Amino acid sequence: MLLADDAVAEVIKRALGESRVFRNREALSCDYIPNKLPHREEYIKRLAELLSPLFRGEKPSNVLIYGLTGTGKTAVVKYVVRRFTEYAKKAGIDTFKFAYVNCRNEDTNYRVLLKIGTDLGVRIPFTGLSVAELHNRLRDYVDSRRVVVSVVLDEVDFLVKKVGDDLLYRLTRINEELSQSNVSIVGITNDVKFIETLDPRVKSSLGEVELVFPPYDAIQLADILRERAALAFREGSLEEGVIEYCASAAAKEHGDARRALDLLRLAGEIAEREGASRVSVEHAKRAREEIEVNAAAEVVRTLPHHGKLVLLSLAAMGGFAESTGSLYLVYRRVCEGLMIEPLTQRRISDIVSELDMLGVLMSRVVSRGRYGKTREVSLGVDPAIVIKVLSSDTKLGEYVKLLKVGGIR
DNA sequence: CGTCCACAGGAATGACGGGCGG
DNA sequence: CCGCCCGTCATTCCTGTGGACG
Repeated sequence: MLLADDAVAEVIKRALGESRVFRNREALSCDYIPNKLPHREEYIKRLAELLSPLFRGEKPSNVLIYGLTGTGKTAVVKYVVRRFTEYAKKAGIDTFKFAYVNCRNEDTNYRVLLKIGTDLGVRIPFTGLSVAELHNRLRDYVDSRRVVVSVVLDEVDFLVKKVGDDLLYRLTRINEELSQSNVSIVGITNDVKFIETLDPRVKSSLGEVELVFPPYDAIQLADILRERAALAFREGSLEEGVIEYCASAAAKEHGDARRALDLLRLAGEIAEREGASRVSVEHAKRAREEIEVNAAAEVVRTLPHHGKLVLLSLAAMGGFAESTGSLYLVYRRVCEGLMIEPLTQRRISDIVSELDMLGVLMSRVVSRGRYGKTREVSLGVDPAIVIKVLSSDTKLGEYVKLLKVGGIR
């Protein structure tokens, strides 16, 4: 009893009390917007210039920002929005207002408009209005205030994929209905192909100005991490090389700063869990492993049924198939063993492509001349992980356990 | 140099389920 | 609540193709 109390007390003390390594863990979260964004000064300046007409009560050009995940798009926009708002408040300027919408969260037309409304301070019931009515109320409100409204649509590709570009079209056209106010749009996306799917009129109007954010390289990532680490960690609690390790690991993953920050935070958490007083490269390596395994396991677990079967087949082949045909053969055997009707080779071909896009396997078309053209397929993760995840699958578990003993040949 | 392998991958079509407007 | 429509998954049928082999 005493022992248990001591253990519990220890945990509570650690949860409540000062961490040995962290000073402010929040600073490593990807929502945190620091006061300095290393290697994005140029973009901050350009965006600020583009939006500067706001201070004169004029409408800025619509801006479309494109860049891969973790390249600082959202951070830069939020930073500029924050600075503009602060300055305006201090100087008593009320010529403009911002609305920020993350279209991944607000994924219907209604919710987007609702979020814009609440950001602007319009009183709107949560439900009960039609989208058209909401649109009208917003327009009337904006028009009666003589303000320029800048609407930031983050991850706008999500909205368009879900409900189409109808709302975008109306937003870009709203100025024609307004007599004394203006609405401008800042769109953020990490999907270039999405732009092509837009209505040409929306495309040209939304993309009046385009900003492209390149990925960070390892050196830049290290700078970012140093900046954040100074806020997040206690002095001297990071060992030499930890930041460099996290930076170079993330640089290999298309320079995603979010990944780099996650890695560093997890390394700190692992160190803390162990009661270490300093975070070592060893901790970072374990963090990386944990992230990789978790991500892979998560993807495998949430795969559709036949996707799992294909992956299982590939794992049973040692993680490599020299042709789609041989993979398909093994897949048929697996289906047979499970008494499942196999899909056609055509469909399996598509499933392989889908798995490729998810990053759990790699496929490349090769031509063997006289011996035909096919695709080489190799597993992107450790076959052992696939086996392990699938043996705890409700439908496949028993079968996979049998496989481990017998194997497929 | 043409052939022909072993598929890739596009198009048309069907089965199914779920959301939405009336 | 019902029917309708749309998106997703899957099949069928098809045309296209890089390069070793004869």
